[in-house]
Amino acid sequence: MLEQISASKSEILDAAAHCFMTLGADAASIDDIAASLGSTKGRIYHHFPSKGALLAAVQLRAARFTYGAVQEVIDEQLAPELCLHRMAEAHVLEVLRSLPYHKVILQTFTGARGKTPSKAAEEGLQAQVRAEQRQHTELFATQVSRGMANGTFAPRTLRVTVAGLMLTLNSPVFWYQPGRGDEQNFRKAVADELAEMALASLRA
Amino acid sequence: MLEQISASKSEILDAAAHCFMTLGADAASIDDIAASLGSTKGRIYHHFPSKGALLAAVQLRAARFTYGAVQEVIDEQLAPELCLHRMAEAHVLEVLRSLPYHKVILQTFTGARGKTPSKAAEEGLQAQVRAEQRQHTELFATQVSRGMANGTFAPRTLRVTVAGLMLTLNSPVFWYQPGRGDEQNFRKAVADELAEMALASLRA
DNA sequence: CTATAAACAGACTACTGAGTATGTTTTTCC
DNA sequence: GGAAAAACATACTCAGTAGTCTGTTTATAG
Repeated sequence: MLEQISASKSEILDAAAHCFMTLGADAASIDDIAASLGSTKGRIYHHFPSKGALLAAVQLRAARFTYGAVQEVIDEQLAPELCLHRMAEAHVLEVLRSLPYHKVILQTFTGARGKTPSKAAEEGLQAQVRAEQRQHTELFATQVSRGMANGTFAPRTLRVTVAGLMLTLNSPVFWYQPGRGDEQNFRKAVADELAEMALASLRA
Repeated sequence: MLEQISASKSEILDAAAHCFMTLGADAASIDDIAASLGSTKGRIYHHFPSKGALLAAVQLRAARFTYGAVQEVIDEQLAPELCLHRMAEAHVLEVLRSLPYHKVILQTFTGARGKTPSKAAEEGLQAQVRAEQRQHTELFATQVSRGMANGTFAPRTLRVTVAGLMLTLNSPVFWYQPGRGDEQNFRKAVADELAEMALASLRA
């Protein structure tokens, strides 16, 4: 489960995420990633069997980043509204921290199944990625569901509501660009505003 | 401005949007699009100078679809809240109607600038696409701004708020799949729920 | 110190897909 | 009906890239 990742492998994943982000997951070649590491293809293909597997590994890491961050702050004792607020803030902050990874998620979340019959092994990886993503949104869905039954949230279609909620929390992926001064405070402010918006969209 | 589009050209755009949606904008080849038309490359390259230009044309049409639909229902006399609700509903309905086009927008809205120095002519098209998209979101930004000054909406960072708003309204792009019975009613219901959520996320 | 395996580098192959150049058909217009 | 142009089809070129194969270095263990 824990998938011990070597330092070199982790470094490759970072570089891959960065290249996928800047060039696009399709346009970025293995050579590009290798070059950004000061290495060659050999290194990458020694650790990953194919480009698809590398991409899946990046996506998997992205899902686990947010899942871990959110799962840490969950407190079932709290009212759904308060619990969700903490979860939302944690999610946004994590997205801002590991931005490249989540930009990759976006690029491959468009429902565009590639035309290559996908070696079956890769199909399995993609399934695992989707499973862990689903597991993550389920954390939110549970609280939203509680809040609806509770009466604090407006009664709406759960799937539609949660989808909209997650989209709002992931919105920085579209516009956020690091490198402006006062990073830490700005991130806090954004996380707070988005959490507020997300919560407000649910209230009855 | 109106860009008179011939019937054949329009047919190509539809097929391109559909292929880009199902296969991904990068993975879909010109031959794929031609095949889905029962034609060959020749037809496409007769109407469009390059794949980039074709892609840009699809994106441009997507922007104009929503812009036209939203602009029609705007009534400056109305209170910002009511006006925005109408706009939101119109936007969602139009997205559901011309879904393939908007899925393409998504795939290319990830901030992934391709590495090709982009023939300058294409750079211009991309700029125009961004301009018309901006023009469209500006319609919403205006009303949100009015509502904030008004006091009916919570005072927040305008850019962050509007970005989140548009994301919510575009969320069906991620999960909606046509072909279920009772299409018309289902669309109305989705549009209504999303408009409600979007408005609720703004209120003070 | 040596053997063995892991961690790479570098050159090569095979294929895909964008773009072109030219030929062929259909329409348009006088 | 005939010329000119538009609307395609077909066959080709050529650059880029995923994946492979073999060699070379570096760690690791005995």
